[in-house]
Amino acid sequence: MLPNRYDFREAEPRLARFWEQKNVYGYDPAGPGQHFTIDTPPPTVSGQLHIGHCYSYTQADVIARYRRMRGDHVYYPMGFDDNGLPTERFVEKTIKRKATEMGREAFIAACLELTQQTEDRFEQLWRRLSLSVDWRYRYSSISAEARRVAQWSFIQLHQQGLTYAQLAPTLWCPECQTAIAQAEVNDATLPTQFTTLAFRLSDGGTLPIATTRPELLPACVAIFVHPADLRYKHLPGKTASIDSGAYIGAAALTIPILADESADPTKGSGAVMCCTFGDSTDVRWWHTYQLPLRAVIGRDGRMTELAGAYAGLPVQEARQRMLGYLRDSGQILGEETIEHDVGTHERCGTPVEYLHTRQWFVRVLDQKERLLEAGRKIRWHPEHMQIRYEHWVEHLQWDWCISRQRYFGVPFPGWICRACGETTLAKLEQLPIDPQNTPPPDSCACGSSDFEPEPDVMDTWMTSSCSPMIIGHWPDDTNWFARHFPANLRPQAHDIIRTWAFYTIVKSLYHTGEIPWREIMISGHGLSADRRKISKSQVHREVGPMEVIEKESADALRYWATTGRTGADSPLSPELIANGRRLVTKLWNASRFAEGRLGDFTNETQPAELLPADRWLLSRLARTIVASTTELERYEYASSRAEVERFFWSDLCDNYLELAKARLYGEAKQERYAAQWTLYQALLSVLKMLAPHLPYITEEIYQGLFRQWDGATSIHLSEWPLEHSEWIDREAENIGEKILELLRQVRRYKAERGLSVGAELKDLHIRSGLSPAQRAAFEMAMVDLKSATRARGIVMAEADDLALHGDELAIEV
RNA sequence: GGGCGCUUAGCUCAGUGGGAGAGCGCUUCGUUCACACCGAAGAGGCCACUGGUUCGAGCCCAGUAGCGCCCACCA
Repeated sequence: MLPNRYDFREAEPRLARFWEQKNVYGYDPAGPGQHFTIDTPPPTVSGQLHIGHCYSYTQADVIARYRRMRGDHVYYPMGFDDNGLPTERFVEKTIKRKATEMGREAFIAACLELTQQTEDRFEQLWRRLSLSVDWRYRYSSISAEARRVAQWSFIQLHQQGLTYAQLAPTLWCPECQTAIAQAEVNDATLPTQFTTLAFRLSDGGTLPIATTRPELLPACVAIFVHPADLRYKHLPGKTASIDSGAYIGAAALTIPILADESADPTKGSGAVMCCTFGDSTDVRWWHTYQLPLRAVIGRDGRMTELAGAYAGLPVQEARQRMLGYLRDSGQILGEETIEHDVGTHERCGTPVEYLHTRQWFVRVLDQKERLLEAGRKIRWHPEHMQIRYEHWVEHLQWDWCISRQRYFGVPFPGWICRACGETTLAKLEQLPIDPQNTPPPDSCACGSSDFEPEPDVMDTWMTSSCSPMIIGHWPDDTNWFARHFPANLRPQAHDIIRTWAFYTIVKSLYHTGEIPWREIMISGHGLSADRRKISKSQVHREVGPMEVIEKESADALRYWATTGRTGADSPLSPELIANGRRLVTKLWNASRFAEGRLGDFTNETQPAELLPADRWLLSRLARTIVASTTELERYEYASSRAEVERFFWSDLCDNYLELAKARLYGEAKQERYAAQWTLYQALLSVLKMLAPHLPYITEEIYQGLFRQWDGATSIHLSEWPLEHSEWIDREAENIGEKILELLRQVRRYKAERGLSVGAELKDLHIRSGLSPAQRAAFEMAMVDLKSATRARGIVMAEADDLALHGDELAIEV
């Protein structure tokens, strides 16, 4: 017996245990038929999971559950991305100690311990939210298996000539003190001092040059003007100088003036400093014109010895001191404050620099066409998200920098020969290894065996971009790999198209020549109620997902998470969560009613004769099943659910149950059975179609009521409703519409008189323009019409026979 | 500067060529034996703006404006 009230606080944890015990989400690799592999996003272990995570992960889970009910063997593993900068910063913050203070080994040990604990908590939340993951396949990007894959990937790429180490200007975060990739740079608009400096020309004239980075003066190696700029046509080939107060033993530095098309006459004064390095144009000029290197900023973001008097100062302070000197020495022509876009490190917000360092790169710039083509072979949902990928690839300017001067990451599996500088790589059998404590397998090709281990670790994306290969057990289990690669689906959010999606496509293409997944479903962000990204919102940082689940139920939270258009952002909405709870309650109550009326139901065969209301509801149901299924096939989970909700709330509850109530309570066995059977089909189908969204309430009702007839261990292993095109019946829908119209008129009549909906009516006269066949159908529906209208008698009146007496009601249909 | 998305009822949003919709909120009514976490009846929109295509446009095309996101060599 279903109890009067559904207590989610008791039921949800109980059902979660039930699923675990029955291994409901267990993946059977040997199962017959179709398999469906989901390349799950491993969440970054860098703090707590928030509501935004629940938003996108629920969306993927709906698809996983749907595929499972369609009969697929769903391989739905879960990973955690638990190395790299974000994790390091998280650990440093939690244990309140800096990696640099602790030493490499102690810090790594602390990372391993804390990430393990955190991941266990993550898993608990995911289970409570009811992600239908098979947890036996949980992986972590710092695990031995993942390190082995990442290192082997690097070695393979290196052998194919797709990686290279290079001493060159690279994007650098002075706060994190590591190289970073182009994808990790975000723009930030900051107020900046925009200063016009007075350079002295050798003929005694003045050359104005505007800059936002006066502290780079000691690194100024050239001045550029546009070759067609009439103001400066005479200058290329000459020199200019300025006294920055920085140089030891010299009053000023003499700088050559060059001409280049990239100098924009409309910006600043039209003449521009080229410093090593202020921006990527500087880097390009430096390459093109073979300019000298004057590195005035060190790895720690402080000025180097080359900055003379400013050595040791942080960039900002050096800038102020420099400006002070320039003002005092009368070398400033103008100053203003402008809003200025600056590239910053996405992890810490620090403005990035370009530092000349040795880094490893993966080639992407010379492979753009292949990468674009791969993107086009993948089906993107929604489609327009593919454009973001295309633009990112088209606009790439740097090869992928994969080395990081950090601690907690996958080490480069190699050793640098001290004699010749070449790198010797490890062998597959050795992996994973840490070259710090393992010697190289052979001596160097040059004959030397004097090595130093590669000092760096890899960008964490170098590992996570292997996720389809990690879950595909590459390279060791070729059988498994063949069956799980490419994956069917990659679900992920739109902010990491340029990183995770892009890098995964790179890896897949380079290693296998194939796309990593056939389809990609891009989710939006769950935003805080103030429409900000939750990770950045103060308001919702305190509202943890577990808190919401305990207060509102996991089903209700999932309801909110799957309400928007695929790919759209949605602010956290108490109203939608409340709607979810209302739906849960309504499902419960409707099912309790059904339980009471299905006492003698047998589910044996379709009744010989269905009444008009039955045929109408079944036709509506069949259309709802088609619509709901079609929407899910195109990954529009929200409109899929909206179809079902509309059918359930309006057609089934508000209308059909009212019509069929008398029969369901009545004695006439055949009529009752027809209604029971219809109700059974409709409610069971509704529950199944809502099961991917609301796994708890639907399971509770299934176990308590429907399992006795439907027979699956769990609703989540039951069969998705069949499309039943034979139920679609236009004529039945027409009759149904007429019946509903009549019902509406009766309801309005009662509402206008303040009568209760259940108030009895004496006689109901219906005047109709019905065909004989429709009239016959109406006659058949009399029992239901009386039930819903509470009319004692219903008369099908002739055209002009509408005289009324007392509370008789005449209605035209 | 470029791209993408959005702009529909007070709020949140669905609606890709023919009837302008849902939920919440609002008004009025109704304790009917599944459900007051309910039901019924209502009020409320020149579908951002301007042109165009079409027999017909919220929907297609061109442009304008505002908002959001992404990207850009950020002197």
